[in-house]
Amino acid sequence: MDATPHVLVVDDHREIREPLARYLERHEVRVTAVESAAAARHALRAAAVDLVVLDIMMPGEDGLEFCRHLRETTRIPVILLTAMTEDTDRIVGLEVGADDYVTKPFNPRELLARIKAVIRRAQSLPPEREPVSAVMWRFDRWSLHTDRRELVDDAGVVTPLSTGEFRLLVALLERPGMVLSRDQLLDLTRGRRAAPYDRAVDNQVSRLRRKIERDPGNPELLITVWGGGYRFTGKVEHG
Amino acid sequence: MDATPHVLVVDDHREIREPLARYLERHEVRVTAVESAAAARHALRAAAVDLVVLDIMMPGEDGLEFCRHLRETTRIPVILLTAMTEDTDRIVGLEVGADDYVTKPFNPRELLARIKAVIRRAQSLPPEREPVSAVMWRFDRWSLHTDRRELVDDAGVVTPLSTGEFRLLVALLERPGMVLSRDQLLDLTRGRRAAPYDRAVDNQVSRLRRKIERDPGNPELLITVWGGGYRFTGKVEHG
DNA sequence: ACGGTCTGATACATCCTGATACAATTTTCC
DNA sequence: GGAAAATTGTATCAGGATGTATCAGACCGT
Repeated sequence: MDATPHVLVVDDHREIREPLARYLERHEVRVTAVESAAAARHALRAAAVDLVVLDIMMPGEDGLEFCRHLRETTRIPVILLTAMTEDTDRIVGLEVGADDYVTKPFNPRELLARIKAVIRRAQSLPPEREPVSAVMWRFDRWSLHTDRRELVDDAGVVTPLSTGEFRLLVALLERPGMVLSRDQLLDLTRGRRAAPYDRAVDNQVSRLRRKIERDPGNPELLITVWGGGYRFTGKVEHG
Repeated sequence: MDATPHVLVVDDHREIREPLARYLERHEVRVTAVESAAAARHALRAAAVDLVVLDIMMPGEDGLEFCRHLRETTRIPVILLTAMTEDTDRIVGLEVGADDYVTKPFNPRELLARIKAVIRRAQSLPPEREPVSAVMWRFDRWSLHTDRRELVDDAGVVTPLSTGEFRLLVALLERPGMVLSRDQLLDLTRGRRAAPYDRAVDNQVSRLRRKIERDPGNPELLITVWGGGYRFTGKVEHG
């Protein structure tokens, strides 16, 4: 993890979710807390989550079900919260692919320790390729090859992208038309939170524009929303 | 949300609606309170509402019916107020697409907490684009290209618009002929409430006139309604 | 006509963004 | 390892966008 880890807490009980979120926030963890699997799906699309803490018992879509879904579509580590202490539950949880589990009532310190442990472990893992992300994006006159991190224009001319430029572009392409704040973009590209007067995103935007825009002085793809952030306009295809 | 969230409260009981509105107002929430679904439809057209708090039991059009309508035509989050505590009601509410529900009698603090939670979640949400917004507007001798935020006249001359001018113009074009107060316009363009002696809108109107009117001194499109606000006259097409 | 209120225009202060230069950091290549 | 190159973050300045203050003139009810 570049900076502080970003943890998504999914629990339908507010009296558990919110104190836990506050506790983690106080200990160098960025937290997004939601109360349902449906909300968790949304949050995962809008932020760069490093780990999910998931209550196993929830109304609506079941925690285990959601955990299975996570495993099928992403490689984000999962820690399960389980109310019961029966072995059956533990076993089922780990079969579904969870990285760890904690039984309720739990000690927040212990959970924090496990979060750090799981993240540390996930970090030292082999860098498999993303299972979900598309191989290629198309927009304007460009094709973006995610495997090579290269832009290719209509004529076949290749423009290499740096890591930061690539992440920024992908974050934008995945959310066309949506206004993204500097804070969101920093989260999505660097996994950290914006400091006051943080101009890192502005700078990266400027650099990316120089590569993708016909006239970087009058951008047509990567548009500034004054006081709001940036947004990507233009038709985006991928496949 | 740029500034404070704007919540539309829909409840036919004044003794619930008005104290709730006052409570929310005291806690950094802009509130519009109405007593029927019909009034709510009207309010939604005149203001930039971020969330709807909706009583499920109302005479006339039913709350659930209205909730369904909201889901079909907008993406505004909804929190239902329900008098009963029976599970059937809760389930039906969430099936209709509500984001949360609160049972009466409710604690205003709790409702406020849920409002904030739902808005926070909705904010970090989807890449979908606005369902209403057209690609192009036409009025007078102008074409407004919403994707590029540019005005193009008959001769093809391009006039760029700033973010504020663009939002003001769109707010007006979406409500042709309707008188919009400064407060409404500020809500629609900046998502905030007018301070006493707030002349920000006047100023933005003045700037927009300089760009769209043939003779900004004698405006023909963006008309002043003395003591009322502004309104856009003239035929508007979009598609 | 008269005074208070509202609006238009201008000027200016403040905030936000783009660009550049340079420092810090990471990566690459010996 | 360590130096060179590339990448990224920070500082700074300039220009643009927006909000506030002010004054003059328009509008309204009396």
